[in-house]
Amino acid sequence: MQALFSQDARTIADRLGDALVTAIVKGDIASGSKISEPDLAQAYRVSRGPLREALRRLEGLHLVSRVPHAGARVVTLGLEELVEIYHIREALEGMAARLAAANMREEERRALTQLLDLHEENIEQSQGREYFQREGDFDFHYRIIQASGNQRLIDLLCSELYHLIRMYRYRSARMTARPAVALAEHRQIAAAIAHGDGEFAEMLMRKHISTARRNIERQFRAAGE
Amino acid sequence: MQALFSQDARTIADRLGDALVTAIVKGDIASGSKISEPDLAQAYRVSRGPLREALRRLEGLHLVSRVPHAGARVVTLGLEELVEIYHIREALEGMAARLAAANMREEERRALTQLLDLHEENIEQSQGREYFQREGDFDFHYRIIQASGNQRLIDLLCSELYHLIRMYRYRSARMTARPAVALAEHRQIAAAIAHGDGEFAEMLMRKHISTARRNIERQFRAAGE
DNA sequence: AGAGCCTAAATTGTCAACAATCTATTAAAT
DNA sequence: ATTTAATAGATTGTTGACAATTTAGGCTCT
Repeated sequence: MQALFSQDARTIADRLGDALVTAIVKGDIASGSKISEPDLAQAYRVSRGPLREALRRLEGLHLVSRVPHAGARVVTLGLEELVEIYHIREALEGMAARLAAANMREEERRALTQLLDLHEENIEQSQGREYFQREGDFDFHYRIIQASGNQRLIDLLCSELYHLIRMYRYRSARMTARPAVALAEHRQIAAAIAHGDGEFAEMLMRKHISTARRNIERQFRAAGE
Repeated sequence: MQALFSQDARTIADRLGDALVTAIVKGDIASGSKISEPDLAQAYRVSRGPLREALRRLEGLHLVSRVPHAGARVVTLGLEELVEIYHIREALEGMAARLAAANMREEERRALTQLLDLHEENIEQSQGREYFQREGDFDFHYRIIQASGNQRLIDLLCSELYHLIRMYRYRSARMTARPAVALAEHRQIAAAIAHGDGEFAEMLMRKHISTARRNIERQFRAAGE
């Protein structure tokens, strides 16, 4: 019965993979930069074997792109790809909201509202401190997705698609710049879910995400490209 | 400028990955079976290094599940997971059909109809020869997805989600058992796309996939579990 | 007889050296 | 002077051996 809760039930490649994901998402490893296997291996004090396995996983997450015999680069997310992802989010999170309205327990619905109360406080008193700007929105969507009950959908959105979105948010300092508007939309969605109105929740979620997509498009054009 | 079109511009791990995907999908490697790295490596005449990298990719495709220090197993697709995937297909391929109706060129619309003519021939004269039963349906959906123009959506459906569906089709000998019905639905979808009616195409596609899902549920219950 | 522990074999995870490929620099030729 | 080709360096891909962990078998004890 090895260690009760062993310090590494997981393998080096797995932990390294997680570490690299957050490093890329947070920008510690610059987007677009080339990845040198010897350098990275030394930086994380691991061998190239586990590193290559971890990179294979990141490739599957579309966080790095590999060219055989030429090496791996951190992806650069352009407007094009971001818009594509938001269109997919629109379809999938709309579906998640509908399912959440059908499946959420009373306790979860209350917790969802309380989460938004917390967000409101943070918006007021700190004018959007970084963390809540970035991860708070994610928390809200995350809970709804979780409540969908569709495990494959959960994996798809939370473990395979959201990294790129978080990556974008860490790069664009103040993304929406309108946390109050987003909060109001969140409240509407939460209300629809609270009432068990799945159709309406789906509609509101789709509109919410499509609005966010348009903001991104506007922001990109304003930024020159 | 190495070989003009070199026999292996790709790496061993990449080719091996593809080989393993098809082997699993076609059932050459039994679903649920444990994967022995030494055995598999010897069977494919490769070393364990590339094999492990390939397995990492298959893990990302949800074709194998790994347990640290315990090994990898080929996934067994239960009704639960299959239904989840079909719900996701409903949302995503509905969206793909809508986009295809907006984006398809005249030539592609004709080709789509011709493809269905070909399917009709094969259904009549061969009473559903295996290949067309299995891959023909895929071809139809494949073209519509491709025409969506959303590269991320294309990857998601064609490279990350469809393997499991094909795997199911290879296992259940005669799946729908109603190729004629499916063909009729395909014709309706193609017609809607031909007329550029995206909303209707989406609706029909969703209904088509939801019908397929119910057939699978019925079939599973009939099969005992 | 059955449960639990211990030992041993097999398997997975990791590492470091070797081979193959690409990139950059330098030299040569037009 | 610019382009092309060749060479050297660095980097990626691959291999086989080593270490750590798990599983199966047998033994002991209750």
